[in-house]
Amino acid sequence: MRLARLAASGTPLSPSAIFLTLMDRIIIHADMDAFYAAVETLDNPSLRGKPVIVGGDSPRSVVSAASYEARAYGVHSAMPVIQAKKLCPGGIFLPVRMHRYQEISQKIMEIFHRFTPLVEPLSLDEAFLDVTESRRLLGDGRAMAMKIKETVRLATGLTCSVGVASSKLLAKICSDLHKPDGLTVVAPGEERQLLSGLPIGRLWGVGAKTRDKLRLLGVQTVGDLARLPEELLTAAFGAKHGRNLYLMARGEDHRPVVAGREPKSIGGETTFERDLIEVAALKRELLGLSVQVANRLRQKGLAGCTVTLKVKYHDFRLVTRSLTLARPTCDQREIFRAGETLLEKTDAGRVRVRLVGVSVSSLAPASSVQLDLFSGRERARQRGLHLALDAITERFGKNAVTPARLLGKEDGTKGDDGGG
DNA sequence: TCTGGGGTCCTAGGACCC
DNA sequence: TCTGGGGTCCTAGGACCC
Repeated sequence: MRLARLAASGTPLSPSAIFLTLMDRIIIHADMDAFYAAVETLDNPSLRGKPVIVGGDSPRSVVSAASYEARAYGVHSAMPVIQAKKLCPGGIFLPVRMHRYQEISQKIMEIFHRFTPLVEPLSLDEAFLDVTESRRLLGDGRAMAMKIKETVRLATGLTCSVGVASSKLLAKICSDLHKPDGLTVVAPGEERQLLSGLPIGRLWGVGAKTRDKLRLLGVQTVGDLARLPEELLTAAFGAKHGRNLYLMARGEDHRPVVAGREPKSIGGETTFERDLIEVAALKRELLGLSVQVANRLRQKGLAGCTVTLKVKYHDFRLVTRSLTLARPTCDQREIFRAGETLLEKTDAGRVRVRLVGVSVSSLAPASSVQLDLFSGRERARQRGLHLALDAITERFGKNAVTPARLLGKEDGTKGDDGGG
C-alpha cells in the first residue's frame, strides 16, 4: 500500500497524511443485475424479455429475485410469492437453484481476482474490490470498471453494475445508481455533493427503524443528516451506530476491503407450511436441521462451541436460546441434543410455532480427528460397509482397519464420489 | 398481501474473577 | 460487615443486509 511505501521512505505520517492517503483509494463495488433471474434466463433463453420470478414453492415463500420485466409489475425480492402472483399473474415462477448460482458466482469471483487480490464478497452476486494498487498496470478506476463488466459479460453472458469511488460506502451507492448494466464513477472530492440529495435509506445500515427515527428528527436526506450534531446521533442510536451515521453523512468511510473473511456462524432454519404445536414434530425438524448444519460445518472443515436455537411463534415473536459447549463440535448428535435442551427453555409445546432454526457459532477449524471420524464413518455407513467394519473391528480390534482404508482412500482411489 | 433463509454486527445485563 | 471497579465470558434481543 501507499502507506507502507510512505512509511518506508521515512516520511513522518501525520494523521492528515494518513487520511489523504486513504482518501486516495480506488474501491470498486460490482453487483450482478437481478442475478438469480438472469441465470435462469441464461440457461433458458426463451425467458428473455419475460417477467421471471425466482422464489420458493411453498405457500409461505418469498421472492428471491425478479427480472426487470417482473419489477415493472411491482414485484421485488422479499415479497411473498402469493402476492407476486397477484401482481404479475403472467409471471414465470421458478424455484431457486442455489447450486447453479454458486457455480456462476465462483466464475465471477475468479474474474474479480484477476484485477486485485483484495476482493471482499458480500454475497454470491456482489463484491468490493480495492484496485488502488492495480491502477498502474490496468488503468484508472473507470477503465478497470469497464474491463470488469466486459470480462464478466464475455465469460458468463451476464451484466453487472459497477460503482467506482474512494470508499466502500460511495462505491456501493454508485453501483446502485444506474442499474442495470450501469457504470458510475464519483471523483474524489465530489462525495458529499453526491450524497447530500440522496434519501437516507440509501445509506448502508439505515433500514426501516432508523429511517423512522430519523424522520422524527426531521431528516429525509443525507444532507439533512449531515446537519445533526454527533452527540445527538449517538444519544439516539448508540455510540457505534450514531457515530457511523455522523461519518457516513459526510462521506467518510475508511473501512478497508477485507479479503478472505471466515464465516462466524453456520445455521439452518425452516418455516413450516403450517404452524406446529407438537414438540415431537418440532424435534424431527430440529434433527433434520442439525444434520444439515453439521454437514456444512464438516464441508468447510469447521466446528463451533455455541449452539443457538431460534424459535418464531405464530405471532412472529422471535426468541433465541443458546448454550456454549466445553469443546467445539461438528457432530449432528451433539448439535441436536443441545437444540433439544434449548427447546425446553421456550414456549414450544404450549404455543404454535412457525419456524425453528439452529446455528453454530464461535467457529474454529475442526480437528482432523473430528473430520476423519465423520467423513470415514459416515461414508462407510452410506455404502453399507459398516457391518463389515464392525465385524472386522470385533475380530481384530479397533485399529485393524480404518474406514479410510476400507474405502480404498489410502491407496489414492477416490473416496468421496458418493457412489455405491 | 402477509411476511424466507443465509448471514453480520451491536448492545446490554449478569456472572464471575481479581 | 460493607463496598470498589475492571475485565471477560455468556446470553438474549434487535437492526440490518442480500
